[in-house]
Amino acid sequence: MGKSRTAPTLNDVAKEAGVSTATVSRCLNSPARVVEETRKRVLSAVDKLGYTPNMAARTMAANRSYSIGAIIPTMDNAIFARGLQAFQDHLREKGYSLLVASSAYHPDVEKDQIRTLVARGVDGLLLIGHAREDEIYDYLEQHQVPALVAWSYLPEARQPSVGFNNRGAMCDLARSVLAAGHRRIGLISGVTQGNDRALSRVDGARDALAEAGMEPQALTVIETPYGIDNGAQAFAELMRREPRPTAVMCGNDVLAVGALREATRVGISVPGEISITGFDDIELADIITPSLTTVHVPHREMGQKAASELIDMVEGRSAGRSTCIRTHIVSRASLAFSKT
Amino acid sequence: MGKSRTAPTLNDVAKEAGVSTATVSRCLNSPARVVEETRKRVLSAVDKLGYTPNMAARTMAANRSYSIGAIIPTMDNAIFARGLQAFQDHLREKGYSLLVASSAYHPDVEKDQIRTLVARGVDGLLLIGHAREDEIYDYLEQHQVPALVAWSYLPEARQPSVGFNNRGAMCDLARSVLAAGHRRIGLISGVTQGNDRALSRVDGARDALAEAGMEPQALTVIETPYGIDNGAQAFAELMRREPRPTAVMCGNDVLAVGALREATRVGISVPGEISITGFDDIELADIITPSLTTVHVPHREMGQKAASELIDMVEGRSAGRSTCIRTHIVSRASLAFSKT
DNA sequence: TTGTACGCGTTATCAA
DNA sequence: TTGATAACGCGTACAA
Repeated sequence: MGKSRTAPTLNDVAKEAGVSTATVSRCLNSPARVVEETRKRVLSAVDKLGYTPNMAARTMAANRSYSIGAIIPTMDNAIFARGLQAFQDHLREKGYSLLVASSAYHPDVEKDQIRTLVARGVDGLLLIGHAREDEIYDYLEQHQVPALVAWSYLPEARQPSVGFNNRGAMCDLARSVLAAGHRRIGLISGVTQGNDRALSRVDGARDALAEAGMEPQALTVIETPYGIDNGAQAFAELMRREPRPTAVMCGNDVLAVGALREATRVGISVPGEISITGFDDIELADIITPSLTTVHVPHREMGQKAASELIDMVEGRSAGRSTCIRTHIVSRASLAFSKT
Repeated sequence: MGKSRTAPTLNDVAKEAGVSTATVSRCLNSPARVVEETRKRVLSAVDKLGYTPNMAARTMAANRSYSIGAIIPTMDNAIFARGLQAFQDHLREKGYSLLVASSAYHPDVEKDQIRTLVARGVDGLLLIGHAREDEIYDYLEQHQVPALVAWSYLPEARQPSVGFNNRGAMCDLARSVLAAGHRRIGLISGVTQGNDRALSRVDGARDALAEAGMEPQALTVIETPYGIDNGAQAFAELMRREPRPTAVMCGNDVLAVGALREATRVGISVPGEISITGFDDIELADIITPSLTTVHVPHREMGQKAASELIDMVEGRSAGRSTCIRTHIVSRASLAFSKT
């Protein structure tokens, strides 16, 4: 009496059902290869013993872990959190587990995390953005771990990606800003070092200016880590510049919210005196006053598409197709016609 | 020429260094047990081959995976995202990886995820809240997987917990509301079924009313899933009740933001006509207009404390100590004296 | 259709 | 201090 102190194994099930371990294994992995009669006996034994396969053993034997790794800059940000949640949901549906690691936007940490996850035997890897040493991609190839990039779409890149056109979207948004008559524009960008999304967004804004035949100096760029306080500080600095911009575009909504807060604090009317734009369209963008003109990114759709594509790669159905997720501009109160 | 197609193993390193696999293993796990001379040789071989241990094999042999599982209702919510991020950071410092799963507030899904993670050989498990069938705790005990509960502090519960006193905090907040002269109070709660935090918060509000000698009917409770839109809808419904409440307390900040949005939409002045309170103190609470009176929960601190405690349990240094994380009320604009 | 037996890459025990 | 070698639990040729 008294249950055994250790989890039941294939062997226990085999004995219980009076078959070999091979048969039990087949019952679980390719039920078609075993006759109804025995299968029933086996499955009831599985049930009776409460057997659950030991994944580590399975991983070793099959060289397959049914787990996917994801390395994101941080979970503490609505945009990654939402996309990751969708990614995980879809993974689970397909029988995969998710191993998450975060890099805090630090390339060295990310590199380390990649090694860790590969050593853990993940079947595939989700990475954010393309900017990364070639050595890392070599490493992944050597270990034959399929990797998919998300949050950025660059069809010509070495790695397949499921994301959106950061540059094009920011360019569109900048066109709107120009169309509203703004000619002196500030841009609060996230740190572009090692962050191709941030860099592309800056480039996109520059594209629009060039297209309009404006001088590059018409755009004043400040780089700062993402964060509300940083956005506020950067905004304050932009307000000290001469001539003062009439519109401030921000690398993401979080920075924009910071800018907005600072404007409110010092009594600068938005969009009366200054227009402000964001990027991502997190929930906050619609809640804040004034509501934020921004670029809507369908994060859930991206997360789920990334999951299905990565699984296709892992299971050999795809060598890695890239998908461009469509974004669109959401016009809200924070952007208005320039008064000057 | 041409690197081997498969990752180097302990064996490869052993050959390269001219020692046995046992020695290599010792070099990596208890360097003290091997003499300087050989250790150097081994480590350089490790380096040369770019060896990384195969975690699945290690897990099997040592019956220890250096991975921790966490099952949270959803990542798509600032409060869990932030706490989880801190949890992961600390885990990583200690050499553990994080396996995340989300239950979408659904007990059956959670149960399933627990089995999955245990089968994957996690060394420990982080769970949110205490409310859960005893059978699950039995299962965890049987499998000898230490589990820690977070986001809720209940020292007398079966499982150790690192969290805060949801009931007490909500009671304190309700006292403030009462002190502001409110006597008809609405409460928009999250779904209490299977969610002890939500239930405790409702109880806490009731405690304060009882303490003040008020009838239970003075509190009108509406339950709804977390979400801005749901908060808005619930608020609208409360406004239809007679007599109309003069203050609406919300189970969390997300619901409160929804309530606020609806109030703004229909032109009810906050806090002029109606006061509103939240819970959690997410960034949004301070950004929104009017800013939200709420309960501040130090999520980062909780996440990190949970990680260190769980690791202590896993490594046998603790049988599971419970820790109460202190919360405090943050008074902002959304709560004011009742005009009636 | 089912069973036998080997291998996956480590750790750990026991000798040397 | 180091080296053989036996587990660990499962998948899968290959044989029956």
